[in-house]
Amino acid sequence: MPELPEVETVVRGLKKTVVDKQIKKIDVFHPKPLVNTNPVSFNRFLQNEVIRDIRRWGKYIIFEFKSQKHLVVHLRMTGKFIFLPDLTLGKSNQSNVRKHIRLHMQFKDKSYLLYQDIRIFGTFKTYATGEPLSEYHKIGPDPFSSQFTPEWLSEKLRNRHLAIKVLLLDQKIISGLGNIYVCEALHKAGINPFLPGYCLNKYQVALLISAIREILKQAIEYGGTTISDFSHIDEHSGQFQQWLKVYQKKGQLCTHCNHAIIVSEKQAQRSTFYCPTCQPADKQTVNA
DNA sequence: CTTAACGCCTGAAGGC
DNA sequence: TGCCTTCAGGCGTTAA
Repeated sequence: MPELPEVETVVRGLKKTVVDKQIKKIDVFHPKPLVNTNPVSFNRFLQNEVIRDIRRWGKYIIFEFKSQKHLVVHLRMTGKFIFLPDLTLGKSNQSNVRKHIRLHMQFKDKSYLLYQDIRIFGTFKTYATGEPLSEYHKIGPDPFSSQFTPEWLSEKLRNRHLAIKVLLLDQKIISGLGNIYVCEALHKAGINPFLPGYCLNKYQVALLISAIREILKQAIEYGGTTISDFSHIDEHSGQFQQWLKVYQKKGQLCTHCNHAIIVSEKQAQRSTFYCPTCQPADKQTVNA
C-alpha cells in the first residue's frame, strides 16, 4: 500500500531508469486504470513521446514528456511499476509468469516498464500539452513543504470534531500519509489517535509535524515499507517495516515504554494501532 | 459546511 | 478438503 515514502521510492527508481526514454508503444491489457481515455487512444497519445521528468505530488506520480503532455498515475492499493531492461526477463520462467500486468510501455531501446495492479484501483490520467493538472489543487501541502507549518495545520484542525487519526488521512489537510505512517507518527508524537482535531494544542501540533517529518524521512531512507504488495521498480523490498513501532503490532509489547501492549481499534472502517500508555487519552502526557 | 457509509477489486487468512 | 466471511485501505461518490 504505497504512501509517500513508497511513492517517493518508486519515483526515484523511475528517474534513474526511464527518463529520456522514448515510448515505442503501449500495450493495455485492462482498460480500467485509464480513467479519461481508452487503450487505443492512450497508445496513440503517448506513442513516440520522450519522458523528460518524473516527480511526486503527494501520492501521485507525474510523468512529464518533452511535448509537455503529462501522465498522472496513482498506485492506490496494489499498483506497482516494474522496470525490465529486456522483456524476456519477465517471462523467462514459464511457471512463474507475471500476473496482473494491466499495461506495459515498450521503449525504443527495447526496455519495458510494466504496470502491475492486483486490485485495479490504480489510475492513469492523461493531460494534453498546456492543460493544467487538476491534482495540483486537489490535495493539501506536502509534509516537507514550507507551507506545512503549525499555523497551517492548526487552522485546518480548528472546529474539526473528527479524530486526529482520521483527519491526518485526509489528503486535503496533508498529502502523502496513509494508515501506516499516520499510526506511526501519532505514536512518535505521543498523541492519542481518538483525540478530536480541535482539541490538539499548539505544542501537540508542532510535535506532530516534527514526528510526521521524521518518520517519513527515515522511511524514505530505508526505501519504504513492504508489508504485502509494495516493492521497488526492480522488485526489491522496502526495509522500513523493521522500524515500525505500532502498525500491525497488535498484542506485542510497546518497545517505547516496555510496559503496555499495542492495541488495535477501528476508526472510519480502518485499523488504528496505538500504545495506550505512550498515547493516553489523557492528553497531558506526551513522549519526549 | 462536516460527517458517515459504501463501492471499487483480488487474494490471503481464519472459522467451521 | 472446501466453502463462506472478513480483512487489507485509498479515494471518489453519495447521502444525511
